[in-house]
Amino acid sequence: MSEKVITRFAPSPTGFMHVGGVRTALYAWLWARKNKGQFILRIEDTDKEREVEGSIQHIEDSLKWLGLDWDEGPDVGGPHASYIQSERLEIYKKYANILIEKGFAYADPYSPEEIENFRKKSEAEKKPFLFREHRPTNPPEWNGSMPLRFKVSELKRTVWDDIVWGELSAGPEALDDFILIKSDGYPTYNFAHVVDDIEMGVTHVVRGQEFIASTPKFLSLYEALGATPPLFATTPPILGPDGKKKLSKRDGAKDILDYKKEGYLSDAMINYLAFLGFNPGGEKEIYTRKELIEIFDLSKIQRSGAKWSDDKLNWMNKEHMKLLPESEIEKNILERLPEELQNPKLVPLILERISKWGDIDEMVQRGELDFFYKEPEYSKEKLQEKLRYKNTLSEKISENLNLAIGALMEIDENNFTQENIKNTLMSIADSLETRGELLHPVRFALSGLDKSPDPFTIASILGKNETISRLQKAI
RNA sequence: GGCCCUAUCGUCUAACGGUUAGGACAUCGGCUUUUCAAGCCGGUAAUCCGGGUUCGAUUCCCGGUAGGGUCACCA
Repeated sequence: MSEKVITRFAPSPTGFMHVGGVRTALYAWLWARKNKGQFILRIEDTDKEREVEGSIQHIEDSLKWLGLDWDEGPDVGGPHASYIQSERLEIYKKYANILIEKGFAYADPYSPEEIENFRKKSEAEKKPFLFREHRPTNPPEWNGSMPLRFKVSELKRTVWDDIVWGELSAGPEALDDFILIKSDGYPTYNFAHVVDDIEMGVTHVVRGQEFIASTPKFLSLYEALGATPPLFATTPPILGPDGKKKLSKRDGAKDILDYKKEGYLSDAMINYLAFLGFNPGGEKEIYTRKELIEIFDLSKIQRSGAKWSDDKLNWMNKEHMKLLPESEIEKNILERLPEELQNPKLVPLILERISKWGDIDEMVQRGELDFFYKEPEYSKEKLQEKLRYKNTLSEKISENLNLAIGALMEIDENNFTQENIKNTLMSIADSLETRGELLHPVRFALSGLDKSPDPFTIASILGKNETISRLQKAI
């Protein structure tokens, strides 16, 4: 038996990847990488009704953005190809025949309507529906046109171990004659994933807690096939804004690639997702991809659900932005800026005002940066109002602005730096009753905005001529 | 309804049965030489309830309450 850890992510191609699915993939990937094992991508497309075109590409794109690389999968192949279930029908048929031979499977002769009636009856009696209570005494031979069902042989209590939840158990009512192969010839999830996990040698299955209830069925199938089941690690749900129900599309569960579009860093997304339902202990929260692999541990996954928080994600994204090399930051910021604002001097100033690259688009849209390349426009009234800082008369401030201009003139054009401007203006401001009566009008004259960066930084970016010209205009 | 599971600040979470129950986000306040942002410092804030076991329960057991999952020819 191989010691090698093999995990898999097995989504069905029914639309975009949401954060819950991504986190499951992340945990499986982290575990494989930590143990220097294999990570498999497998597509579970056995429900042709629900399949959405383009989903496989979308899943691959999402995983690629996040940097969750797979060793075996639909595109790269591998020793157990194909990794798309609809292309593995022969394999499921082979296993189905083994079960039939062993007496663990039989054809289901009932029509969907008959089954529906059984179900309704159980519901009316407030009992769980169990097909095995209607098991036909003389089932016909299976010819592929009827569903093939698993035959539970031993009604017992099932006890198993979950890496996250510890010992779990369920009574015999959790066991039933579930469908292995549907009447359309495709296997059900219950059957196909077990066969594939056996075939592919999967050692650890990471998946959501919605599968706990059916785990006894899976285990009975493993037993019937004489196979050793993998280890299970069950993840808790990611909760929506109400903190109760699972995060759904309606609550704003987004396509993971939307976060890419909004300018989130994939490293931050991974860090955030990993910590939503997992914690290694200790107080460190910002982890690089490499560190995450080192400290990840399936047994430290949380048992209860966690609410999604954009606030924390934004904070974490900013922390990761700060970790980036300067050149990388500059590149990302400049490429979001229109031509007129492609000025490297703006980079630090923008960086401290955003938590993701997409915030830049909004700053630009709101025109918050316009004054850097064109003279601010403001009404006389607004100017008057702004100039009247702490009850100081506007005439007095005009006087102060003149002082500022005079002093700034003295600075050499080549030394018109943020620091020199600051020293110059501050020495004047200190001689006044309040510093604000100089600094505030100067800042407003330069930006024309109620809120803006400090006047020294603005002036140094605008340059000496433009700065003085704007101050004169204000007077 | 049956079965299974969960429960620490508003949120994410830490705490061999012994801690002033810790950290982070958010929030509030202060500082940072005008506003904004960033940064720094500080504050408010939690063991669901009731029983047990124990010298001592956030921690172990039982019950309650609340919440979640599941009971498909979906995964």
